[in-house]
Amino acid sequence: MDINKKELVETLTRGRNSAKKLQNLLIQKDNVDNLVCVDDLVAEISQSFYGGLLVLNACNSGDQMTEVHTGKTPEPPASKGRRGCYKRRKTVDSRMVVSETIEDGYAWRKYGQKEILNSNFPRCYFRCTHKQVHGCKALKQVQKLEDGSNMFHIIYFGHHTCPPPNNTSSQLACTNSKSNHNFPNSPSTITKSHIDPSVKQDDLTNKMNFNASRMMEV
DNA sequence: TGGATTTGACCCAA
DNA sequence: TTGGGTCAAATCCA
Repeated sequence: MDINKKELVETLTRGRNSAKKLQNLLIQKDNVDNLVCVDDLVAEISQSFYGGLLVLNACNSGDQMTEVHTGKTPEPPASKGRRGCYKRRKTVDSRMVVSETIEDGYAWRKYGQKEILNSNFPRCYFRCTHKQVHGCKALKQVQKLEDGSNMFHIIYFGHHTCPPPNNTSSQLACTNSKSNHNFPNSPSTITKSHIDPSVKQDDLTNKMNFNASRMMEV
């Protein structure tokens, strides 16, 4: 089974690379009429392959989540002199994760959300809640996969310098309520309401068993 | 009232 | 020029 999986991964990888090559070739063409549709299609194929690969990697890991280390070195923090003045963070010291849930036990504070081009789902930006207290520089990007798998593509930047969550059970307990002060390490974590504004805060009880697959759905 | 979220504006890199 | 990442004022909520 492992061999088949490996072959599948290789096949998908070739498909994704081919789609990218085709996309590059199409861009060089002057025929603009069909370029848009074909280009969109190729981009969709490429994204589907990519999502499939991520899911497969998640299965291969034997865990709910999988991590892909980029192996790049950290970058100095951006200067924040005034609003919007920053150095764009590149894929430095990042870990890519695909998971059915966006929760990881840490306390995250949402600081932005953007509509991404050619993507049906917005990308949400989170930083560690303890940034002020512990100077924790951990960042997190969350975006739903577009392959219909109801999984989430999560990218972590940097590492937590704040105390880690106590244990799994406490993670679950505190994960679903931002007002749970019994767990100082995790005063708030990501909930559906972070991404779906239609969810009200008084629905915290439902968050205990909150299914992340419904998140980001409009 | 204080902390968290929303959202439009701003700026940088490609 | 534009998409993406971040800021910060406004707003929400316990």
